[in-house]
Amino acid sequence: MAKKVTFDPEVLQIAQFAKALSHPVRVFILRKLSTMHSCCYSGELVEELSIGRSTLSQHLKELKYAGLIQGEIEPPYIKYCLNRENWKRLHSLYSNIFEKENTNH
Amino acid sequence: MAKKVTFDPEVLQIAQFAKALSHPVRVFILRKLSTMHSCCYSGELVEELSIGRSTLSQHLKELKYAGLIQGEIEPPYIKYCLNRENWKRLHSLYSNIFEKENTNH
DNA sequence: AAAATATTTCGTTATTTTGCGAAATATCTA
DNA sequence: TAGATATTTCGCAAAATAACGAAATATTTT
Repeated sequence: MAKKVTFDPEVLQIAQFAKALSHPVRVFILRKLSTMHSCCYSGELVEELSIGRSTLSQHLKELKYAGLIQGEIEPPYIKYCLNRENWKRLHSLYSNIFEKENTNH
Repeated sequence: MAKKVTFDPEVLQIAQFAKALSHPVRVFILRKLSTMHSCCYSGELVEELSIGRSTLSQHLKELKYAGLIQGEIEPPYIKYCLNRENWKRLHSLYSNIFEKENTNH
C-alpha cells in the first residue's frame, strides 16, 4: 500500500481553523465576537440569524471544538466568548502564510 | 416562513476562501505556491503527497474554482500558479478580521 | 413541586465532500 | 500513425456536513 503522507502540524492546524471558518454563520459569529462584542448569547444569535436553535448550537459546538470560542455558564444563559489565545494563534498562522510570500515576479 | 438572512458579501467571501483552505492537501499546495515555488505541476504534487491523480485533480479544481490558483497549459504539462490578485484579496480580508479586533479586556 | 426559560442532544434527511480507478482527452515522439 | 506521457472527467461508494423539530437537561421563578 502507498505511504501515507503525514502533514506538517502547522498545515493541519491551518486546515482545521479554516474548516471552522468555512461557513457564513460561523464567520458571522467570529466577526461579531472579535470586534465590538467580545461575548454573546446563543439567543441573540438565533434572532440575528433567524436560524434554528439546534442548528446554531451545532455551529457553536464546531467553533468550540476548533478552540476558537468558549462558553461560560451564566444562568440562565451561556455566555460565548472568543478564545483569545487561539484567535491569536490563528492570526499568527495566517500572517506566516502571507509574510513568507515570494515577490520575485 | 422565517426571513432568510442575507450575509454580508465579505462574510460570504471569507467563508468561500476558508473552504478552499479547509483541507490539508489544499493548504499544502497553497503554501508551496506562495513561498519558494510560485508554480508547480500536478505530477510533482502527486509524488510529494502520494495521493491519487484524480483526487489531486479534484483539489486543484476546487482551488481554481475559489480563484486561488490558475493553470497555464505548457505542453505536455499544466503549470499551476498562484492567482496573486485573489491571494492578496484573501490576505486583506483576513487582515481586516484581525485588525478590527477589540483589545479592551 | 410545577412552570418558565435557555440551550443542547438526538434522530432523521438531504446535500456535499473525499477518494479512487477506469476511461477520455490532449500533446509530443518515434 | 501508433505509442508514450500528463492530466482530467466520469461513475461510484463512503464519510462528513448542514438543517430541523422533538425531546432532554439545567436553572430560576412562582
